[in-house]
Formats: sequence, structure tokens, C-alpha cells
Amino acid sequence: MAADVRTPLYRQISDSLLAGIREGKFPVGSFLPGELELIDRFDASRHTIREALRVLEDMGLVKRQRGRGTLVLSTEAAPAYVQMVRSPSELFSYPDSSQFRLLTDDRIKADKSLARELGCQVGDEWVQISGLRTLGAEGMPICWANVYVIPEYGSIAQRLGGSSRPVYEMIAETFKESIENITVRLTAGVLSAQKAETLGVEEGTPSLSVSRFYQGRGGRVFEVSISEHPASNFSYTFEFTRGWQTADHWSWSN
Amino acid sequence: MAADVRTPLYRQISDSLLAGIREGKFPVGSFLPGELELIDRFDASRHTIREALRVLEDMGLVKRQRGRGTLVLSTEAAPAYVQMVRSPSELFSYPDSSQFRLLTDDRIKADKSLARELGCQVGDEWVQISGLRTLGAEGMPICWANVYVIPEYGSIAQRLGGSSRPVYEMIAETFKESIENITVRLTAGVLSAQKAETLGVEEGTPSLSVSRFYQGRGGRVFEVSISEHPASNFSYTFEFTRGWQTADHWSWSN
DNA sequence: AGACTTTAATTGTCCAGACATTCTAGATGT
DNA sequence: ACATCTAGAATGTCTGGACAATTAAAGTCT
Repeated sequence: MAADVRTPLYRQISDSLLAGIREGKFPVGSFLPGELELIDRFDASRHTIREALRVLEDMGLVKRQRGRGTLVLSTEAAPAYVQMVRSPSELFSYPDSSQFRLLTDDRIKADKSLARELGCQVGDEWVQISGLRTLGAEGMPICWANVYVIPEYGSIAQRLGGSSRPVYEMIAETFKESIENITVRLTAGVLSAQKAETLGVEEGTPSLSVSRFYQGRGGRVFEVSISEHPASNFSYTFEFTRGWQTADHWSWSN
Repeated sequence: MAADVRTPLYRQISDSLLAGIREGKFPVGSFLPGELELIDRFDASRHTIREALRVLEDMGLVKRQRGRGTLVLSTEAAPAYVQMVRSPSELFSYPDSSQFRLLTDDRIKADKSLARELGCQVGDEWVQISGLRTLGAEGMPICWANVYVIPEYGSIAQRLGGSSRPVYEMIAETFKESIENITVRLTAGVLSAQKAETLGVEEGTPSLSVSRFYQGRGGRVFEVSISEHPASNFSYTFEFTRGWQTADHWSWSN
């Protein structure tokens, strides 16, 4: 390695175990030798052994389980490409000054088309909140937006008036919901005559639709928002940076 | 917290230090009290103190520096939402059986429009490789694809014949280039008459364009690929999972 | 055969100590 | 005033020990 004259013992041990994992000596699903055995094998202290195991755990290769052992999860810490944002609003690409202008809010049952779009069952009930996202209170409309909320949180519709905060954020706060997972889907289409007129563009203008599915605890989708943008003034960009895959490393807040 | 009857001491200490960081007691750029001082203050062993500091380091809040101290990097470890894929090809959403059918390859200079699209200077030279991505060798065209490669790697065009491997992968292998960063941008548009005919859809069909910018070492963009899909059969989906932001946690391979 | 208890295995947490390595501030010399 | 050296501060690495908590295997009882 680099300019490092000497490799710490714990690193030599983790390298040795890593080689063993890669060679198939410790297959995925098996357990590494226990700490006591490793202490004996490498003639090192328990602290040093545990430090070596922690390196492998940080790489996502193993998972230590009290009372059980050290389970091998993967034989390879393949490089991963990561996109990371600090808050869901960074997925929006909207200027801070934009606002949501509520037009209608209705309690509906999903028909076949909507069920497919929302990924739910035909007949499922949702509260559908339709509106426009605009630049400022009286500004240019940016996009048409439909927000679907589960009936349990449907009363959020009454709280939207005049607020520029995202619906998911208000739901999280009001109902103590946690946003655990967000799926974003992009599709292209054509704006209907009505929407084109409202958005101030020609009928037949292509559009980019962004659907976001917000999942709370236990994986339940509690909100889906679908924004439809005229293609002329909207693109969606995201960026991936290379790094080790350490999925298990994310600590889960509560 | 959860069902945990008792919080480990090291966690209590890291929580206490975290509160101090958040309260501004330890501003960004300052050093936390040294280990010896913390041992005294919390009446805990050095191991326990170091474990507490490691928690903060894992959260990306501090950085321990031998001989120097523990530098405060940030006052807030905001939860981050992460999308992670194992390889760039996972960003493609193409079936494995798809193939790239090369139509033309030319050496061009970027005009104003192309320069804006590629994010380069007017007059910059690129090798433009145009083609169709199809299902299998004789299959249905999926999309129209233009790949732009820097002239240095332009000879890759001669190697594409009959291969189903991605261009970026062949470049990485042939020229020992490394893919450090990928930016993906999605826009909506309308297929031109020529492209619509080639893709077997009606003229005026909306399209979803996916542009991918591959950066190598030093941040240089060595390839840009632009795929244009008929909207009817293509959507782009990605998923974010919540976790602590631990940007410093990614180890950088080479 | 199944349920329950006990024992052993295994990792987690906490303590203490010592030496190594790096960095910085202060002292000393030119 | 600048360069060099030294001592002290600070974290890194490694050792040893002990008790706690969890899991699984073995033994016992019905």
C-alpha cells in the first residue's frame, strides 16, 4: 500500500479474513470462526480481533450478531454508485419560492387506470388533492400536480391552504409519520388540452411526469404525488458517485 | 428508544456530545475536548470515550486526527436519502438481451445546440456514434441512441460491431479509464419524423430522453450517451432509502 | 414427542494499562 | 527574524481482564 511502512495488525487480520471470504473458505451464509478461535489462530488480543471484524462489517461483508456469530453476507465488496440527498425536497428540483395552489380535494376510489398508476388495488380509497405548483402565490404555473393521500391522513387537505411546505412534510409532522423510502418514477406523455391551457402552453405539448411514492414505517405507501411538467421548461437530473457498497452501514433513526 | 431498557454508556456520552455540537457548544471548525478531558468529565474509560467518538465520526459529524484532536465538521447529521446501485448498468433499465445497432460514426464539432446539450464548448470535437438499441440482433427497436466520445477514445467505435456491452464499459477496459461519477438527466420531447419511423411509432409521439454523462479521473467527461425512447413503452424509476448521511464513510477505491 | 430449563457459545460493553505515531507550541541557536 | 530541536498533547494500536446480553444446543420432565 501507500507510504504506510507497516500495516496495523488488525488490518492484516481483516485482510486475511477477507482473502478467506473471497476464496470461498467462508461462503456466504456461513459464520466466520468465533472471536475466541480467531484470538488463538492469529495470536492477537480480543480487541484487535474485534477491530479486524469491524473493518469487514464496515465493508458490508459480514454482520456480527450477539450470541450467534459473525455471518458472511457477501464475498465481494463491489464498488457501488451512490446518489444521496439530505432531504426529500432535494428530489423536487423546485425553487424555494414555488407554492402549491390547491384546486380540488376529493375522496375517490381508484379505477383500473389509477390503480395501475398508483400501484394499488382497484377500489382502494384515496384522498385526491389536485392543484398547480406556481412561482410565488400569483406566479407562473410550473406544473400540474395531483397528490394522493391515504384516507387516514386525508384531513391534511384542510391544512394546505396558503402553505408552501410539501405535503409529505406536513403529514410527517401532523401524524408523526416517518418517511423511510421514496420511489421516483419518470414518464413522458402529452399534456391534455385542459392542462395545457392552465399551464399556458400549446395543446399537444409533451410533458414529463414525475411520480413520487412516499413510504412510511412498515413500507406502507401513504402518499403519492404526480407532477406533470411541460417538457420545454423541465428536466430531471441526478448524480451518482462511486464508493464501496456499505448498505448495512446506514443507521436507522427513529 | 425502542425496547432497549438501558442505553450503553458510550451511547449516552455520544448523545451528550452530539447535543453539545448541536447547541453550538462545539462549533464547526473547533475541536472537541481531548480524550483525557472526556475521560475525566464523564468518568469513563478511554475505550468507552473512544467508542462514543467513533459513533460521532460514523455520523460524519467529527473527524479524529492523530496528534491534533477531534475536529467538528458539521452540527447536524441530517438523515439522508440514498439510492445505490452496484454498477452503472443498473442505471440503464434495459433487458440484458438488448443490443446496440451502430448506424453511423462521425467525427464532429459541437455546434451551439449540441454544446448546450453536452455541456461543452462550441467547436469541441467529439466522435458521435449513432444507432438503435434493439431487443436482440434483429429485434424491435427500443430507442434511438447517440453516444458522444472524446476523440482520444474515439477508436472505440471500431470495436462496437456485434457487441452488446455498454460503450462506457469497453472504454474503461480498453483505455484503463475509471468511472468516478455519473450524471443522469431526463427530459421529455417529441420524436422527429425520422426517428418515429425508425422506431415504429407515429410521428409526434412524445419521447423520454435519458442523457448520461460519464466522468473519469479528474472529473473529465469522456462519454455522453443520449437515448430517446417513445413514451409509450418507457419509464425511469429509482428508489431512495433513508439513512444517516455518512458521506465520509464511503471509501474511495482506485 | 413436545415443552421447559439449563448450559454453553458468542458477541456487546466496560474497565485498565502501555507503547507508537503524529502534530503543535515553545525553547534554543544562529 | 528564521531555522531547528524538544517536550507535551493528542489519537492510534495492542494487550489483558471481566461481566452482560443474546442465541442455540443439550438435558430434563411430562
